[in-house]
Amino acid sequence: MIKHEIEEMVLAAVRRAQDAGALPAFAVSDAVVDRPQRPEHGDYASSLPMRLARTARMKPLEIAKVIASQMGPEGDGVVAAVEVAPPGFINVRLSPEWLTSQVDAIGEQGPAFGNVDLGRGRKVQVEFVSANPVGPLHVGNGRGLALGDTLARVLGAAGYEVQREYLVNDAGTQTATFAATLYARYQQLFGREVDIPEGGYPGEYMIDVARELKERCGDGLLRAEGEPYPPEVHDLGVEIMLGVIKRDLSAIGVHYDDWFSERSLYKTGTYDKTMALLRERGYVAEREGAIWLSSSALGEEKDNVLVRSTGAPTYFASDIAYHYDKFLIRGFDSVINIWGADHQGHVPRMKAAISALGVDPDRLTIIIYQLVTLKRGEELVKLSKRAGDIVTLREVVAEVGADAVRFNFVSRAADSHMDFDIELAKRQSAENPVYYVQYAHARIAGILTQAQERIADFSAGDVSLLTHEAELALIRRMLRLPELVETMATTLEPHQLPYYAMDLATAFHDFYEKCRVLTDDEALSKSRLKLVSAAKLTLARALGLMGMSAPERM
RNA sequence: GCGCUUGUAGCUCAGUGGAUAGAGCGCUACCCUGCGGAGGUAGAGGCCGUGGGUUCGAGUCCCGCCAAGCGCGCCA
Repeated sequence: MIKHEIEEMVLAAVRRAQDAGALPAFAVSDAVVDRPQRPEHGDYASSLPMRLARTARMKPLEIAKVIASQMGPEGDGVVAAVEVAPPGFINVRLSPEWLTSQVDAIGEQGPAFGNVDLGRGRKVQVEFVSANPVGPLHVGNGRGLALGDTLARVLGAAGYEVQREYLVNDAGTQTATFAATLYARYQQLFGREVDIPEGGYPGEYMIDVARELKERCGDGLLRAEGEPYPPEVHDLGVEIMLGVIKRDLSAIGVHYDDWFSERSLYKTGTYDKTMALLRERGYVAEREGAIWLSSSALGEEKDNVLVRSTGAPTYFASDIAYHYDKFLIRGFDSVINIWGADHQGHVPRMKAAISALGVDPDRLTIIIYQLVTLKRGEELVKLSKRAGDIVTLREVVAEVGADAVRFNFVSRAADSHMDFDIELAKRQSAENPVYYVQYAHARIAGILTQAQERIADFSAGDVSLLTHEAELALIRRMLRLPELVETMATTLEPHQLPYYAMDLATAFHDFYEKCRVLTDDEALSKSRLKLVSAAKLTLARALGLMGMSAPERM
């Protein structure tokens, strides 16, 4: 990657300067290279001299001059100029020849352009959303979906072996309440006068689930009035609900590699093994009739209950067993859990539990995203399955479109407290920036289709004919993609991707206005066809990393 | 009360300690005999919540204050 090459050049220049006695001897590990905001400052800039000023006891500008003098263009054809600017920047400008040669390089990489080898095949799991199977996905889940799926795609591009997982909470009290509600609705379908249980799920969708249950089983699940529901109500209900969730997921284009049943932890003995390990390592204590994890021995404020005095394990115990499975059975090198901010309190004790298992807690990363505040115009919409007022993800996707929903959610940093105005989203669906990016892709597709009639084969196009400033600007923009993938995979923050896609589309539209691709000049046409093909690839890749379509026509 | 997160343009939000703080939407004025106008050009609009501190340099780091969201269960 060119950025790393520049960094190496700066560091090598520092070492040469030190060998020559022009700089005092000290270790430098970071060249502090970034992309300047203004084009007149070059393609890359290092602010290292300012950082060295104190230790070197020299003026930053002097240091910059010394370093720059050691890294002048050496005929490698990559760097056109190295300039020094006050108060102590080293600005590096890439040569047009090298830039244009990258058009061919991108073309050769094809759909793999943008990939980097940061992960080296390490196994990483991304678990996200994992909403309890007690209702359809709501709009808020969309944020976790967009974040998790995009992150998984980015990590894949960064060379990790990625698995997307959905944990199905089918063992807790929530699905039990769900089943009780479902049984009430089911009985109502047979004319029985039964109330929705206290704390149940009054949403209308439960009637649909009950109808499906009736279709499948007829009256076979009815028990005498007042008797508890048979276990099939729970299991079939969860199954039906999962079907609904999978339908919602496919509407927004998210596919999981694995659906992990919480209940399986108890069937396969993983839960027992986990408790045995915790006991063996001395982190389990019994008191007040319950079994506790000695979290306070691991720096936590207090201990946490693993098994209630009733004998039933807590969600926390389940979750520890679940992570035992992830790390000690399935052997993921690292695990990323994406949780809503309402789970933030759970983070420290989960980390402590990982330590208690003897697993390095750094192998577990928990990303907390702030909850979405839903609005209809000025009016706040309260999301609550219990209250029955839910705005489903599915209905918003149907109104606004999956690509626009994804683009909107991905572009927000996980920490931002975002407002999602349903009215605004609907109104802006036609003016969404996503179409700006897709339009650029479709425009190129149009040009390529038209070119086929005249210039079927442009593989011999000479990229050195690309000398217009707009052409070079477009190439520069394309070259940022691998850098961005690397950054996103390191910080685990994919929200820059939509902004990059916008910038890339802008660079293309600007080129399109200033340079005509298909002209009487066949040689130039061929080289520009190469350029727009590369731009099309890059746009498609950026869109693809966000799980969005790259349409040939719109 | 304690903890986590946030406060940047009218709205929704970007902004890896660096050079003159940006985008989309909205608003104003322009640009179609041209490969797709879902496009382009120009403009208005900012004490970056607030008060201190660290630094050669702070929207960015630290502390106080104000405000908002979330969390502090033998719920999940």
